[in-house]
Amino acid sequence: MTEAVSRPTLEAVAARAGVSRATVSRVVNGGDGVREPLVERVRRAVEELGYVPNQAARSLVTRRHDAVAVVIAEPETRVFADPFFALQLRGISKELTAHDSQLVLLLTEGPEDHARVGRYLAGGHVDGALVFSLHLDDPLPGLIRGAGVPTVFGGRPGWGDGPRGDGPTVYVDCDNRGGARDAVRHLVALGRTRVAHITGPLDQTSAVDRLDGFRDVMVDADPRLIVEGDFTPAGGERAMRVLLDRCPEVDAVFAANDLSACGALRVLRERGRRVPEDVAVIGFDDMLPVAEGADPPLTTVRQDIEEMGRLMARLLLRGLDRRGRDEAGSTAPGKALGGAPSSLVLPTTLVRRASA
Amino acid sequence: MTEAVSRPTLEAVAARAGVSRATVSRVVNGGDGVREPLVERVRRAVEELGYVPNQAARSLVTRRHDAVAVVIAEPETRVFADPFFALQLRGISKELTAHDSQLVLLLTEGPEDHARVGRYLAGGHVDGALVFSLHLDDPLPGLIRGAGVPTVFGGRPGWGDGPRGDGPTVYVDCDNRGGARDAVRHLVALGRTRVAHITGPLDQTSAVDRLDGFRDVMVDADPRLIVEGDFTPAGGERAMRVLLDRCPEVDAVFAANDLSACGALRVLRERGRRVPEDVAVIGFDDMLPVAEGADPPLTTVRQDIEEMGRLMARLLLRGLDRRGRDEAGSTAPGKALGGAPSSLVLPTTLVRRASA
DNA sequence: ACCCGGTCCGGGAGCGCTCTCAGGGCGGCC
DNA sequence: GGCCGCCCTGAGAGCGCTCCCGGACCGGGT
Repeated sequence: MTEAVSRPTLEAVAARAGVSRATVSRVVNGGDGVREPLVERVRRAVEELGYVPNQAARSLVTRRHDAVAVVIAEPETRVFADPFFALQLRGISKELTAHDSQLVLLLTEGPEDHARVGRYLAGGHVDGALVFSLHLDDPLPGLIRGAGVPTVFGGRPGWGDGPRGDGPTVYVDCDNRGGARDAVRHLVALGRTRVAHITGPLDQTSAVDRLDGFRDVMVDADPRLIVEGDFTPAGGERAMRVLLDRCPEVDAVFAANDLSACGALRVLRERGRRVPEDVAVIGFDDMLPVAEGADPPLTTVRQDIEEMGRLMARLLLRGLDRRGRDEAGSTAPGKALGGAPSSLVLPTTLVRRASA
Repeated sequence: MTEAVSRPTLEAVAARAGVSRATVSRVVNGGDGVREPLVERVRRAVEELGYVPNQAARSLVTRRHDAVAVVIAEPETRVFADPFFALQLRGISKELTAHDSQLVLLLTEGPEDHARVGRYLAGGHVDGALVFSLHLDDPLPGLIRGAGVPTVFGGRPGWGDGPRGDGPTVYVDCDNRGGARDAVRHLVALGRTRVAHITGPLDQTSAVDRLDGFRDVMVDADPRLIVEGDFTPAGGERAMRVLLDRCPEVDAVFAANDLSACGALRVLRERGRRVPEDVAVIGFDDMLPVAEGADPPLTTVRQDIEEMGRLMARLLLRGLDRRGRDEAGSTAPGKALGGAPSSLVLPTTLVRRASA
């Protein structure tokens, strides 16, 4: 069994290149202030020995880890089973990789895990955190702010945009409200007059924002045309049934996500309503397998999930850089130059397919 | 900006508790061989100061990291966008958490990333690796074996079960072949005689194994009833069209996964075939939103994805333990006792819904 | 010829932890 | 009562790296 041979150290490389440890270190970390021939010699020695720096030793002194935690608070299975996080992770991973940072994934399974995550973050094992927390009453974000770790949130957190504690809350989200407005406007432009809304769970800001967008357009909507769903197909079915019972003449539905739109679609079919002739349907997310695979294919609001992930990572890394520089040198003006990281809201686009 | 106050060290705790560094260390790491009153004092000091061990310092000397890498080779977007990995990750995460290990996620975006992953793994930053590599020709597994890191694969790797290089290849997979057999037998039991198969991409072992299972039952199947798909709904549609054109009297379809089954369903509906009356359809995976949401709901073969993840992690950790013990003490018989980790193949179950 | 500034390299301390080893205390047994 | 041995604790070295600082060396100005 290939016993892990002790890997070469800086010392070994130094010996082989005939220089000091310090010089090798300099070369490995960029090579500033070392003359070319030496750089070359060291590089070769590194190559020949297959030297890889020991991250633990390095962190011990630099207090940097080149790693960020991604925290996904996931009370319900459902949430995680949709491709949302996968895409987000992809975006994050790409950006982190480009900056030689590692991605440490922390999934929480319930309240008992919160303490664990808090401890880990407070333990200073990572340079920063990217946090996905969906529910308004989630204690996790608070814990994390307490840990004093630079953090960027995925999705607008529940407590609003204002500063709280130290520094502003930084998040990346898509324009849920604007996207919803676009969807509803489209339905109106189609000549629909009885436009209903199947919401998401209203303890999540994304659901609330989409509802607000709906209301922005349907300013005096019949309250009976708004039914709370839960982002699942089953919830969409239930809501659609309620809707049809309450108000059989409904001629359009804006569902807060694609999954519930699918449920609605099924009920409509079952009840003999044609889509889009009798009832037009629009979803949200543009989850491809779902939206494209629906019958009929779903008109929906697209958000660029992967891009959101990428931007979260970028924001965090930029903040870390700034922080590093600030500590080191100039006092104030870094802010004016690099710009303090602030939240980002990405635009959405309406994707027209057959359902509306 | 809450400047990260320098966190308390072992030394500080020792001072506060009025003992030596070594004693605190012992307590923190289990407390064996320290008398109760002292343990208590130290515990209190730890609590009061909010001491968290510095993992970097610890790794530096122990050469353990309490972290494992999860490598997901992901040439195609599609693969990652299905909930498969999400569930797997969940299982892995749970198991690792229970053993106080961290999960470092490495996603590869193409060949240029392979070197990076290889370097990282060889760099000894993690104790082991869990690797998902789907394609037969993927060079990544080779690289990883080269890195000399304990590894467990997700899904049977392409090179078969035999030993290769050092030590046997350890993997966790579901019984693709057996599950396929069950599905096809069910169709036969239903009285269907012209049973077709839409395969997955045949450069993946899971697709090959499912095809083998199909053939096990349909020993002399008309080769025209086997069409290659690609695990996507679109691929399923294409395959189904081919099938109907070639052989209109087909009365059952076993699709290699739920997604392609959905595509097939759509084409069947479009061509006016009733499911299951005219054509029975079975999928594979039991991806809930897809299978349950299909019209009609899909009969399919379930595999416990989360459990597979959990078992991968368990296998790896067990291997690490064993390794640690072997190095430390007794020479050989550890193998007989703990049992060398060997591959695991989980059973599947047929879930009957409406489509067959 | 001397000094001064700048550039480049090496020596050495120390990051926070674990682990070995030696020593102190105490009970048991002759 | 004396001695042996065991259990517990503390001292100290050192993991591999970074970074500060001092020394060597070079060139130009006086």
